[in-house]
Amino acid sequence: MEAHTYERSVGAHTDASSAAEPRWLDPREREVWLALRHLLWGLTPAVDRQLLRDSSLSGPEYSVLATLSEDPEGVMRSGTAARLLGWGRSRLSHLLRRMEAKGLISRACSADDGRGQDITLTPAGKAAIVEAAPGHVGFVRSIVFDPLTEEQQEALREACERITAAIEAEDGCAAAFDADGEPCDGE
Amino acid sequence: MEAHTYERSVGAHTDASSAAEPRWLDPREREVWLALRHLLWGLTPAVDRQLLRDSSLSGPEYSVLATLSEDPEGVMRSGTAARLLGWGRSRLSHLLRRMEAKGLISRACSADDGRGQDITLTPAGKAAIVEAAPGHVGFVRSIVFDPLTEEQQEALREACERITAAIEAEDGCAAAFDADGEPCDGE
DNA sequence: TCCTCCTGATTGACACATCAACTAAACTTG
DNA sequence: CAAGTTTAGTTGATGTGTCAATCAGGAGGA
Repeated sequence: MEAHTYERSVGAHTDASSAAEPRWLDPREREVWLALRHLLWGLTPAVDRQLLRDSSLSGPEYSVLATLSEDPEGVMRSGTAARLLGWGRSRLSHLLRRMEAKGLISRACSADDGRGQDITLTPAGKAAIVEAAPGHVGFVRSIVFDPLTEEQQEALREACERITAAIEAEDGCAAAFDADGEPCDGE
Repeated sequence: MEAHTYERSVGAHTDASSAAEPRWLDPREREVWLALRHLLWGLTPAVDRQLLRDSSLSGPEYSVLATLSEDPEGVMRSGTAARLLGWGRSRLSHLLRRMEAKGLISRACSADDGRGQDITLTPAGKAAIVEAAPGHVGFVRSIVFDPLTEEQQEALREACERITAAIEAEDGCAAAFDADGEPCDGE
C-alpha cells in the first residue's frame, strides 16, 4: 500500500520541490517498513484490549501500577515514575487523577520536597494488578515469545535498540537545531 | 523496570490466585520486551512529530493521504481505505470529517451504492502530501534503515510478521470464544 | 410487497495524549 | 535575605482513538 508515497515521487515534484530528493524506499525496504508499521499499529492496541477485556484495567493504568509495584512499599515520586515510564509529566498527572478517582492509587505531598507528590499503591490497586498480571504476561508470551526462536528474539531486541537509539539521536539533534530547516546528519 | 510484574509474582498470588500461573519472563526475555516496548512507545510519536514539524500534517492524516494517492484518480471508497489502513470505520470517519474541514479531502455519496462514501483527494491534499513525502521518507530512512544492516532489516521484518500473525490468530480466537474465559491455544 | 438481516458509515460519550500556560517550592547568586 | 532561575507538578484546550448505539441503503425470503 501507499506505493507512490514511498517508492516513487508523488506527482510533479521530481526535481523542483522542497527538500533534497531523498532515496525512496525500494520494494524490499517497503516490505520491511510495512511489516514494522503493522506491528506498531497492532501490538499496543492488542495488549490494551486483552487487559481491558480480562481485568478492566487499561494499558496505561497497568503500566503505572506495575511501575509502582516495583517499590517494596508501593510508594514512588511522581517524577520517578514518569522517568521510568518514559512519559511526560503532564500525561502521568492526568492519568493519576483518574486513577486516584478510581481508588487505584493515592497522592500525598512529599515530606522532604514540598513540590513533589508521593504516589502510593492502594490495596485496591495492588489487588487489581495482582489479578491482571498473569493474564497479561501470558498474553505477551503467546504473542511475542512463542512465535519467535531465541535467536529471532535477540535479533528483534538488537533492531529495537538500534532504532530507539537513532530516534534519541535525531531528537537531540532536532532540539539542538531547534526550529531550523534541514536534518543534521548527512541524510 | 516493572521487575516484579514480569519476572515474579506480585505479592501473594503465588499459588492461590486466578488463572493458571503463567511462565514469567526471565531476565533475557524481559530485556527483549522492554526494548520492544520502548520502540512501540517511541517510534510512532517520533514519526508523527517529524511530520507535524516539517509539514503541518499529522501522522494519521499523512497515512490517509498516502493511501488515497495510491489511486490514480485519488478517489477511493471509505471502507476500502479503512481496510487498506487496517483501521476501524469509526476512526476513519472522525478523521475524514476533520480532514474535510481542512480541505484536504472531499466526500460524496457513492453512485452505485447509496451507503458508500467516495473520498477524493483535493488539490490542496495532493499538494500537502507531495510536500511532506520527501521529508517523511528521509526521516524513516534515517531512523529505521540507516542504523540496521540489510540482514538486520530482514530479521526485523520476519519478527514483525510473526508477531502480527500471532496477534491476528489470537484475535480471531478471542472472537470465536467471544466472552469466554480462557485463551484458546495451550498456555 | 413487506419483513428481516447484513453491511457502510456516522454519531456521541468517553478515555487518553500533547501542548502551552501556570503555580509553587527549591536552588543560586548577589 | 531578595531576585531570578530552575524544577515538580497541575491544569485547560484541543486533537485523536475507541466503544456502543444508531441510521440508512441493499439483499434475500415468505
